[in-house]
Amino acid sequence: MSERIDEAMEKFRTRLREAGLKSTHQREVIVRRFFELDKHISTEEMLIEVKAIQPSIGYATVYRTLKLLKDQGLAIPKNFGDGQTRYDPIFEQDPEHDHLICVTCRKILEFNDEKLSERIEEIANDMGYKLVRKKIELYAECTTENCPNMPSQDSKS
Amino acid sequence: MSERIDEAMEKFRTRLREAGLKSTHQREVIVRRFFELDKHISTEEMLIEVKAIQPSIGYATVYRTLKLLKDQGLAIPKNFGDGQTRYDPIFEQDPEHDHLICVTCRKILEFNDEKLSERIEEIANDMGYKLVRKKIELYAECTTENCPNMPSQDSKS
DNA sequence: ATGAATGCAAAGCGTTTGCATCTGG
DNA sequence: CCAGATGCAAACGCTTTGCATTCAT
Repeated sequence: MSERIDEAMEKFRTRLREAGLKSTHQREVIVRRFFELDKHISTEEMLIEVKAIQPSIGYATVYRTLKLLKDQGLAIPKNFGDGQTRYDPIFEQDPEHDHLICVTCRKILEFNDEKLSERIEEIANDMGYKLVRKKIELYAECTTENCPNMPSQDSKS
Repeated sequence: MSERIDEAMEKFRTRLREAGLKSTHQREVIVRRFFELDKHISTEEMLIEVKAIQPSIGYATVYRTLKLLKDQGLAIPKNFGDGQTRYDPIFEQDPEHDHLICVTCRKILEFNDEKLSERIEEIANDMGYKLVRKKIELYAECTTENCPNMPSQDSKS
């Protein structure tokens, strides 16, 4: 499955090019290792990993590269309350989605939330299970006075 | 609805007593205001609120009281990525729960996850809706080889 | 009385950043 | 060449703590 890493790397390089940023040796090392490890990792832990490959790389570069990945949508920052920010690589663009159903007009909106998915998986793991699939439905009402999809003067589908 | 604040305060005092801790004037002021505001608030913001009532209260006391509330299960720490920890008051003990269904034996486990609920609410809000209710079902398989509830040699309920 | 709580200031600690020096395009 | 990138060390900003004093029980 290292092809998905190459794929991610390619996406990374493309993003850099599109943003007019440079593809440096340090970034290659950091980002590749980041995707290889494929787990939430702190800047410091990442530094150790990277130092093992290229000792000259400094903390600031790792820090800035991780931030770069976040800005490019290739990693998401996480906080577990221990005062350290950790980053998780993002491979997929658009995984399975969940739904929000308007209780007023029954309109169904799709959404996709990384944090939600993460938490869900954590919950299952903590309970000693491995998540297979999930079903999440949020029933809510529009906060603006006039629900743009009121069934009142419009026939429901 | 200030009765629910009194209720929360009472619960707080009870927790203190049970833990052999002291009910001080500062704690009363901080905790009451905290429940009154009923929103995620940072230590610094809390300090400002509290100073308006009792100028002599110091940052450390607010900090420690918020931490105390967390330890007592009356507040939950939150991180929004801005580097500051915020706390949210918890009034209910055990809100509605969600389910995890074992795909192997169909056993249904209940769980309640604060972080999950928070995120769910945030999602609805971000989408411009106000959450009314939710339906969350996680389908998962036991990670230990022998599912303790295998239907094979035991009749299903 | 007396151990816990408070307030202040200092120490911690992870995160950012200024700057002189490199380097990819 | 030259704007962007790097490394180092210093600066930050929020969190946590040591300690003498005060307070609740």
